[in-house]
Amino acid sequence: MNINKGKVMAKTFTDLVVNIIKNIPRGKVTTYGMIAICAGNPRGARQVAWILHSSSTKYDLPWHRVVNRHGEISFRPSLDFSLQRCLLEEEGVMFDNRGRVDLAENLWWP
DNA sequence: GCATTGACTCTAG
DNA sequence: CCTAGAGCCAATG
Repeated sequence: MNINKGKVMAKTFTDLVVNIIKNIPRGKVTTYGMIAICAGNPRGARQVAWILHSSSTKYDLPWHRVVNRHGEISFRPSLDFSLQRCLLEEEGVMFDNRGRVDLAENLWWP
């Protein structure tokens, strides 16, 4: 009856973060801090960011739906930067003139 | 096992 | 609004 009898369930912070990000609905965004809190580490926002940029190629994560606390893309402008904004706009997320999204409308909370 | 790094967040000025 | 410093945790070398 135990589905997690062996090694199925994710127990590590990283796996938990990955699981949360994969559950982000389309058209919504969330922050590193939110994910970190849900994963059990309110101070682990950096790890969330690290996981995204480092493991985005390993895991199939919608990294473009993850933004910083200001609702803005964190890393410096690049191809991926434009890609993230494009993907979010495709999902109906509107950006401010300063490149920020309206967290009051688009912030997703598990 | 230690030192460095990182797409963060918070507080203070 | 912007800058500076400190804190926190995990992966990498």
